[in-house]
Amino acid sequence: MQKMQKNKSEKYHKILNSAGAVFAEFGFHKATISQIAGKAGVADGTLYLYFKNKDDILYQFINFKTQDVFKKMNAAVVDGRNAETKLRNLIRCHLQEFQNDRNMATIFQSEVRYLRDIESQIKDISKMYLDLLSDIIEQGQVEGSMRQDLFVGLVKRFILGAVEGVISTWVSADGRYDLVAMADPLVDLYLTGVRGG
Amino acid sequence: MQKMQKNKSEKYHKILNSAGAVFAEFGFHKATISQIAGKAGVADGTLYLYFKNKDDILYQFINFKTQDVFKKMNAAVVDGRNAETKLRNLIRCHLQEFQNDRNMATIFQSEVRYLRDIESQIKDISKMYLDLLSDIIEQGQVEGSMRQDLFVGLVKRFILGAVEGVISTWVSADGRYDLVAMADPLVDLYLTGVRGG
DNA sequence: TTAAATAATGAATTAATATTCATTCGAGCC
DNA sequence: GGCTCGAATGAATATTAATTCATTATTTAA
Repeated sequence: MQKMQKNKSEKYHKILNSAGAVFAEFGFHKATISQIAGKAGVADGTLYLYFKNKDDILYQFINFKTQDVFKKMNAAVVDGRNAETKLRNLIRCHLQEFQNDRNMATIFQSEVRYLRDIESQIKDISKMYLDLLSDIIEQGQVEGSMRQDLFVGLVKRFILGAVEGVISTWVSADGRYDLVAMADPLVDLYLTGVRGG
Repeated sequence: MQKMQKNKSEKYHKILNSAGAVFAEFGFHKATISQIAGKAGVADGTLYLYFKNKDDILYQFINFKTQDVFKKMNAAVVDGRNAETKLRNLIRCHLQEFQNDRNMATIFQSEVRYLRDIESQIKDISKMYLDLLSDIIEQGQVEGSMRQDLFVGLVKRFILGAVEGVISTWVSADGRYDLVAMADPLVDLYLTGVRGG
């Protein structure tokens, strides 16, 4: 019973990981069930014991990764004393997690828009992230470390967009450099901009 | 001859526009040839007189739009006296063009990564843009209006990523607000950041 | 006016793969 | 050893839509 449970769970994750690798390499649409099954070392039909269909595999993959990453991001933010530290922690965590899991990075990068269409549950995949940012910015304004005249709705998109852009470039470069090293320079740009002191 | 030429050209563009609308609404993969043909008021087979295949339709769409937009962006940059003005013009032009053509915005947004896989000619679709930004930043450094210690490779991704993020949000909101109005606050963020003076 | 050339049609074909399900496997139990 | 039942298999089937091409319509030119 426990053993079966464990095996089932193991196979589920085996398939999910294989799917991640195949989706990342070929893209969701060009990836085939046979490729995923092959990589996971099971028969094609077996996938349908664990997942409703091909879409569901992608959905579960994103869902699983998202929850995992958000847990870590939240923890990173809570750790920070003030708004600036929180922002720095968030960005570093974001880059760290995506660097640790390039398949995830690639898939988030390219397939999220497809998911949006089929699964409204994931529609606001970046909502939590943006909310985290809102809180940080508002705290920064209270603390006086951030300008009062900021349009928070714009600033949070500005911040998230820039991180995603940086990750996107890193993915395109096949992850050949250290992504996390970009964290501090990036936050520095957020805070003080490109204009000189 | 001229008439035939003109008709052919007209039908070509009719199909391209219809394809743009259908791709934007359903996404490239869910869009069908029949939908595009229907919207263009021609038979399915007719598309194959003007395009090699479905991929080619997307390819030509992006190609056409890209050339058009880059021409305008270049002109906008040339108009600027100094680096800051050039940057401001570029961002405003970018937002303006995407606001004017939401189908294009949506497609760029979601299908460019797919194109990367199939057509290396468009692989560096953002290359020209990033080069424009490099030039602007370097000029800004020479002029003394931008910091010397900037990592240009990061800054340009930072800027492009943020604009794309802002456009992405606007697309998700079905273009319900004025995108161009974001230009100045956005450039302001690039230049002076979120930290107070 | 009519014959050639060109353009357009859309039903039939092809191709690719997601999904099903009748069958087989194998672990635990009597 | 044989029995039971959930798990796994993978060949066969179903589906979906891109692409083709024999046929028809339209335009051009003599």
